[in-house]
Amino acid sequence: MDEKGSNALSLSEDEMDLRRGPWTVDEDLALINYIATHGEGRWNTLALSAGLKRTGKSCRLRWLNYLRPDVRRGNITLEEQLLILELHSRWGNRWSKIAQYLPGRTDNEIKNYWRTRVQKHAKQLKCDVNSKQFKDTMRYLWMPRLVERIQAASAASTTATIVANAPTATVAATATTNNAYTHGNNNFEVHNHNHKMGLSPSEYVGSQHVTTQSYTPENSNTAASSSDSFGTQVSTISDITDYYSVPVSGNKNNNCADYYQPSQISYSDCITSPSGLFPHQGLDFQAVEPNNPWNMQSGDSSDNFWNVENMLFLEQQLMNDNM
DNA sequence: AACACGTGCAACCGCCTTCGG
DNA sequence: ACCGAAGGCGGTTGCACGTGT
Repeated sequence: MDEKGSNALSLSEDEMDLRRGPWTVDEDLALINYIATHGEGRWNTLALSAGLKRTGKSCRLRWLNYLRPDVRRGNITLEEQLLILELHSRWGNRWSKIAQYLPGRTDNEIKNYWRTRVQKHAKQLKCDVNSKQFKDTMRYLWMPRLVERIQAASAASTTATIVANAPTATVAATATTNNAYTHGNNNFEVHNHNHKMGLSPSEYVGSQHVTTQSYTPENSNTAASSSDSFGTQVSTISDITDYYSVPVSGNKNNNCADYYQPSQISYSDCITSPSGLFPHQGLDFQAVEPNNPWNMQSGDSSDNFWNVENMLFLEQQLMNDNM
């Protein structure tokens, strides 16, 4: 029901004195308390019953995007960035669908991320975000570099863990409360070479070591069950890791031999989340690499790096296209 | 210190789909 | 089958905040 429809109660918004704009703490509490008692659904009725002078739609949005206990806040991680890029390349602006694969992230958040970060880079590169050049840049440069960064951070965290656990240091000691996850002896393995991109959201969810955050009922079971079987789970990110390669010297000509394959690791083995996939390690990519040039939240210095390399890549792209 | 500008994000808008009578 | 209510979704806007000058 749109805003007009929500006036069902046949009163105009003025007559109902409906509020707009930012929510107050009292409104938030009223909504939270009401839903805690009565559950979600029937948003217009809910708004009235809860004594909120808001449209049902507004209540729904506030709840889903902000108040829901499993909403994850904070920066989009490298893994999430990679996943967003990958899923967007497949589905376009299907934000809600993409959001299904990022537990705790809302479609609104992902949409905002895309518009503010990704489109910004496209703009800086003076190309359309939907252009072949930009897509290729993402595909052959940006995403592989994200993969590299993730791997690097993973390796760094593993090293840190080894040091922390010395002298008994078996790397497998990283498996704490989370799961049976191990790196072996730093010999990263690709658990799954099938480029299986048709995973269900639950499989995606299950492929991530999310253990410290709240869950929606529909994903909590999956997450819980998968956390014990990490190594055998289909590793979505590893699929992506496996899938993307980095062009050597920025030369792309669709010949696999010209691409360097990143060291093959299980993506799920290195995936993390801001809310603490490796809480015992306190790993935070942005903390580990504050100047990470591929960290799109890291400011102008990253933009410079990004621009130089991508401009070269784009030029190469254009040259190839003209041949 | 004051202003301008850019950025990020919460919230809104309007269209489309689904549901139920 | 039809119709209105409700929900869902993608696009857009407006504002708070940070940064640069």
